Order: sequence, then C-alpha cells, then structure tokens
Amino acid sequence: MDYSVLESSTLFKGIPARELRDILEATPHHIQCYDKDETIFHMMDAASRIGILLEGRVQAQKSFPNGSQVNVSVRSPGDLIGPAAVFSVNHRYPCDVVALEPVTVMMFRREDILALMQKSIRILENFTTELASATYMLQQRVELLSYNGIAQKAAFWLLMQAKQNGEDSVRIPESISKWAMLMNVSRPSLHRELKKMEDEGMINYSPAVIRIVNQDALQAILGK
Amino acid sequence: MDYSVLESSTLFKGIPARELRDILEATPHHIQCYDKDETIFHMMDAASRIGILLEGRVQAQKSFPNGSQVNVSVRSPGDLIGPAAVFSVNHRYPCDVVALEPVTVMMFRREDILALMQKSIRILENFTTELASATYMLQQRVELLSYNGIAQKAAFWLLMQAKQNGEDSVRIPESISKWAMLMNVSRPSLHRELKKMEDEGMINYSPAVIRIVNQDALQAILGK
DNA sequence: AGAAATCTGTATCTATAGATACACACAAAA
DNA sequence: TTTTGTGTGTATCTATAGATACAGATTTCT
Repeated sequence: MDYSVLESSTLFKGIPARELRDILEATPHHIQCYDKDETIFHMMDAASRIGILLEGRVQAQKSFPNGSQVNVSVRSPGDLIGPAAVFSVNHRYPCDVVALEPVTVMMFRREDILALMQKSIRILENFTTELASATYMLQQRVELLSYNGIAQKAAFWLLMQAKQNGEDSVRIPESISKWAMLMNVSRPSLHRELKKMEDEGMINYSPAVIRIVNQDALQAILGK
Repeated sequence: MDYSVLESSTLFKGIPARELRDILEATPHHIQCYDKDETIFHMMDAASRIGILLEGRVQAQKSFPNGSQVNVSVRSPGDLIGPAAVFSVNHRYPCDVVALEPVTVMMFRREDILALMQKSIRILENFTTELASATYMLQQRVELLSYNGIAQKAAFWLLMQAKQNGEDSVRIPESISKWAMLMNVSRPSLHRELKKMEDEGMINYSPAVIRIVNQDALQAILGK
C-alpha cells in the first residue's frame, strides 16, 4: 500500500504515515478500480460514498438532453470525489464523474467519514476546508458568469488569476477554445475582444500566455 | 434567552433545549446587535467569526466599483452567516453582509465551532450539511447562468422549482424584477420571453405565480 | 387619503455576441 | 509523407437581448 498520495491528500494531509495506517485499519473502506471512460458516479444516483482518488484523473461533467455536455471540473490524485453530494440534503450526485484514465479510488461511507472527523480534529479541519473551498470556487464562477460583456468576463478572469499567482502573466487554460467554454462565450467572440484589448494596450496576447500590461485599465473595464 | 430559534437553527437543530443550554454555557460566544443597513461583515475582511442569526434578516451582497450591486442571498433567523468564508483557504468574506432590518446575531469563533463539531455528532452533521447545501445551491446557480437564452434560463428555473416543491405552480421570487436580477437578465427581456412562452401555451403567467401547463415543452426548450 | 416609491406591461432602437464559414498552422496518426 | 484532427485568426450576417422610455398598477409611508 502506497501512503505517499494519502499523506498529501485533501482529507489526510498533515497526518503522519504511522497514524494514518492505524486510522485506515480502524475505518471500513475499499479500493476500487475503473477503466478509462468508465463512469464512477452517475448523475442523480443516491450519493452514499465518498472517494479519494489514488491514481489517474477524473472529470465531473454534466450531460444535457440534446447530447452536449459541460465539463465541471477535473480531479487529480489526492482529491476527494463527491464530498458535497454525500452531505447535501438530497444525497444525489449533481453530475457524472468519469475516468479520464485508468483510475484507482479509495471509497468511504458517509458515516465512516463522520466518525473520522470526530476522531481527528485534523481530518475535521481538512474536510470542512475542502467543502468551504468548493463553495469559494463556485462563487468565483458565479461572479464570472454574472458579468455581462465578454471583455468584463475576460478582465475579471485575468485579474483573478494574476492575483492568485502573484504574476502579471497568465497562462490560459489549455487553449483559447477551452477558455471560451469556461466563460460560456463563443470562441470567435472571445478572440475579437482579446484583440481589441490588445489594440488598446491593456494586454499582450500571444496564444497560451497573456501578459497584463495595464492593470488599472482592466480594473476599469469591470466597472462597466 | 429564547431557545426556540436556536432549537430549529441550522447548526443546532435536533438538539434538545436542555442539552443546548449546557453546550452554550461551555462554549464561548457573544450576542451582537446591528441596526438596519448596518454592515455585519465587510467583503475581504479577515473571516474569523461565524454568526447564527437570531432576529431579523440579512442580505449577502457584492458591491461593484461602479456602484451597482448584486444580491447574493437573503438569510433569515436560524441561518448561519459566513460558514464557508471562515473555513475557506483565504479566510475572507467574499461579499458584504448587510442587515435588512434590526438584527441580533450570536457569534462564535472558528475554533469553538470546530470544538463543537467534535463534541456533538449532530452539530457535525448539521454543519457539514449546511456547507454541502451551499455548494449545491451554487451549482444550480452556475448551471442556470450557463444556459444561454432567456427562455432556457427561465425554463430551467421553473422546472427546478416545480420539482423541488412537487407542484406545477411556481411562486416567483418576490417580483419579476427580482427574478430577472437573479437570472442576470434585463426585466423587459424576461417579460418578453415569458409572454412568448404563454402565447405558445407552455405556461400560464399571472404575476407572482406561474403555472406550468406543458412540462414537456419546457423541457424541450432546454435542449436548445 | 394623498404622496412616494416600486412594480408591471410594452414599444422602439441598437449594441453585442452568436453562428457560420474558410484559410492557415500545427500536431498526432497512418 | 500524407492524412486527419484540432486550434487559431478573421470576416460577414443576424438573432438576441439590453437600454430606454413611459403609462398604468400596486404597495408603502405618513
């Protein structure tokens, strides 16, 4: 059993390997493997289990009646899967969770997680921090989507990233196309606006990396 | 001291009054009052305290540089204020919390809430459920905002509400104007679309209440 | 009851961004 | 190498929804 992932996992970080082994021995759980593209949790399924991702990455996604789908988030080893769903009032997964690669997951039941939290203050803190962070990210996303105007959305996102990384150069998420999806705008429209912002000397745009040249001007865009 | 609000509060529900009194005696806290329009938590302030609203309602809102503001949510007696902020990584309130009326709040420090959760499994469950529900609501909101097209947004909201209440009549949030704000669309535009939907026999629209006449047609709208 | 504020129905005009299309670059696959 | 796929730059056309305006309705204040 490899403890390195667990030691730095969202739920168990800060807990020494020795103690961790005792905890795991005393707590019911099981390991489960999935193939690439296999669905780990189905949307609307009763949510009774929480997973810790040990190997591989998974994607949370929402499929629409017409076939299109929205990528909600990608999770990497050490991350929790489904913590909010299991404790929400209706106990349902809000979207599908699909393996992007062959995946190994450690599964716990709701009540065992609760017991863990009561036993260890560290786990309690880790778990609440995880839930709280999820709401924080969602709030950011709601704010982004609440801006009307592509320039506003882009400016908000750029300023947020720059602040988070403490740099004035921001690396785009994978590609302009993906970035456009993330902000729920069409790709050509985003391009149009970026170019305009470059012409006006606010940013410096070379695909993949955007340098913020005039931070104040970007800030001013937000105020409509 | 009035325990009726506390007994049915988000954090303490399910705990008998007798036990509750012992808990409160053993846990540091203080009561604080605010006038109408006073700000309880300022956006970006260090978030160290969690409040239980005892009397009056408060509003979480985000103020923008240009003066406009977005109403995030309204909280009523028994609700928690700021649970996510206190446990998020940066420990900041993401928006202002303002008293809509004269308000009384019971304040706890972060560490005392943690201690409470360890002491009582019921409080632990209540608190995690609260956080989880917050992420659930935010996810719904993100999904709503992700639809493009006012008709899609309205249809999604109506179907969601109808499902939640198990009825085919949905009461609008306060007013059409507020509803439009919630969905981040202009009020006349929303009206225009609602009227169109009524003309097409999907809904039955009398301000304040909307009856879903043809659920399948609404569902079909979502699939673009 | 009268005044003030807020909400509603609706029309008209217009900015914005979505859809579409196509050439080009670059990558992975054959 | 050719092919196939995916991302990019950019133009043109058009649907959509925002801004604005205003009259009538309804609620709240005093």
